[in-house]
Amino acid sequence: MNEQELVVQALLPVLKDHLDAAAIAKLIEVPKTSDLGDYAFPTFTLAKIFRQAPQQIAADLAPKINADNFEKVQAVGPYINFFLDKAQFSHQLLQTILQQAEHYGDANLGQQGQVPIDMSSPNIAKPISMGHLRSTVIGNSLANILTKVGYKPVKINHLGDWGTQFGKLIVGYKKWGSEAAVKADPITNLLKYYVKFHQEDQAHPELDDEARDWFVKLEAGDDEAIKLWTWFRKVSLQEFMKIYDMLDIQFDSYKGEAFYNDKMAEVVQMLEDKKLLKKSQGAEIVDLSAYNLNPALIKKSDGATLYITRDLAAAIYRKRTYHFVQSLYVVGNEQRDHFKQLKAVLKEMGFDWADDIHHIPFGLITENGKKLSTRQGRVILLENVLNDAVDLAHKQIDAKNPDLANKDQVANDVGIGAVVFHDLKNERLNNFDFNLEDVVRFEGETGPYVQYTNARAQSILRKAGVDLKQQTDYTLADRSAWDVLKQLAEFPDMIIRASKEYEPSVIAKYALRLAKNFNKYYANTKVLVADAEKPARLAMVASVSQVLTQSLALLGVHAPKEM
RNA sequence: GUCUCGAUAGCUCAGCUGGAUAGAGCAACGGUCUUCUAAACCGUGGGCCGUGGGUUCGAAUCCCACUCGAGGCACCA
Repeated sequence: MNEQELVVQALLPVLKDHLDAAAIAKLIEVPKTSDLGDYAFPTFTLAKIFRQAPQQIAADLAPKINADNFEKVQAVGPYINFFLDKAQFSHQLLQTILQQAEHYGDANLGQQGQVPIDMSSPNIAKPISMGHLRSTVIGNSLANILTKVGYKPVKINHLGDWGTQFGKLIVGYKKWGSEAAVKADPITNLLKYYVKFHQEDQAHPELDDEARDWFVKLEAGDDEAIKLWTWFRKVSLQEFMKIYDMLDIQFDSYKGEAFYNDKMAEVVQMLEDKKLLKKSQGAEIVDLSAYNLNPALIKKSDGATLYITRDLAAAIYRKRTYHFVQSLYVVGNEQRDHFKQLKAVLKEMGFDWADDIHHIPFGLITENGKKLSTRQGRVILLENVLNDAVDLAHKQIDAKNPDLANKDQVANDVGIGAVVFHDLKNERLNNFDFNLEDVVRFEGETGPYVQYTNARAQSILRKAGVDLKQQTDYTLADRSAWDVLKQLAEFPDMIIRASKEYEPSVIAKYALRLAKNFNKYYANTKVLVADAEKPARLAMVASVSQVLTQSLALLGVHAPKEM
């Protein structure tokens, strides 16, 4: 029986004439601070029935409640506060966590259903920016969280490896580039050509015609065009892999836009068969006015297909391939309408699984309040940010723990952990203005703070020299440990909530709160003192480390044992 | 113009399904390393929760209007 149920059962006998168990459960709340108890029952709603002041009702009812299962039951103002039995609670909780270890908090909401996650998806020949980082780390964390609750995620890197920009790129390369330069530093130089193209085409509009011609050649399978495209794609992907390795993120599929080139004709045919296509201003559209949306542009007036056509093909391909129970797209909030359109067209096509498609939007990263633009060369390169963070972590280690073993590994874990955690700690939809100092901060509400807390816990366990598995009694009635214990018990609920809201920040916030409570605890309480509760204290330290490590892992952040 | 998202301390943000004095971190100031790593802990100051209405016993939280900011609004993705 969970703790809240105990409270309901205690209240039921004195309230059964007025409220049933479900109604009582709905009213129960958790007080802000634990000196007001662990659960509280507000008496406001009873005021009308009893025609008495809520304070009076609370004072009258409290003594009538059977408090056997509690430390105490007490009326405070208009509330009846319940205090849990700390000894019993701590014993059960710590035993559970130590037994279940990394499986503590597992759930089976997903029943092994597959969930493709469209994430990261950088564009070939362009650098991975801070914006891609968001999609990448949010997608990766959601994959971890969904796995924890019983789904089978499929991480798909839907590479931007097709489109008119390749025409521009080929023109730029042929005019200003060289094989040697691309080989030496592929992305930097390819980006240079692309940016230069957009500068030059202001004054020389004929460049746009050349670019269009090259893209037409590419689509037609022209040897030179294909050769260049294949080469650009290969060297770009190699560069991307460096970053994914740094982040320790792996994908299950790299099927990008080009993969769907030969799958769009079928989609167009299906739309025609279902009589959904209409001519409008020379283009083929699906009218979505019934959904209060702009029409979906399936074919341009020149006959070429568009973004949404490709995404329709991809959605259908994923349904056929993975038989998904949900299909997620971790893509910026500015594409909200696009995904509404995508779902609407699929609905019109008669696919009821359109409802299982979820756009997971996230806020924009700006610099000085302005949107970044690759075309203008205004980008924040993720690789630089990660390298800066790792360098800074190195300096910290040299200053604070110069004798540490595995310095390089720890510097990586900490530096990259800081960047990833910073991205995940706030609600997805918040915009954030990029500020390097903020991103690589190691103090306060940061990833390294959580990592450090865990390292300290590990340090205590190393020095304890006790085998926790030999132990049977985990009773810890110490008041100062109470907030930590209660919070450890919340972990499973946090995972469920994060999975339902597709919100990694729930886990990040939880980890910060747990770290803070634990820091406070061990700053004031000596763990390694030989007394009756020492084994239980160590069990709690081990549990905290277990849960912090798990939380960080769900976010895709490593937890070094020393730092 | 229209739709979406947002507005809480100097800055960055929490505040779960409305409930007990609105909380953190950073920044500022002041304490704590012969004792489990000071990437930590403790303390001080700082807020008509954008504005105006409404619903409710009770609103930062729900509803309406307005102001301001960001983003989207068919032949880019």
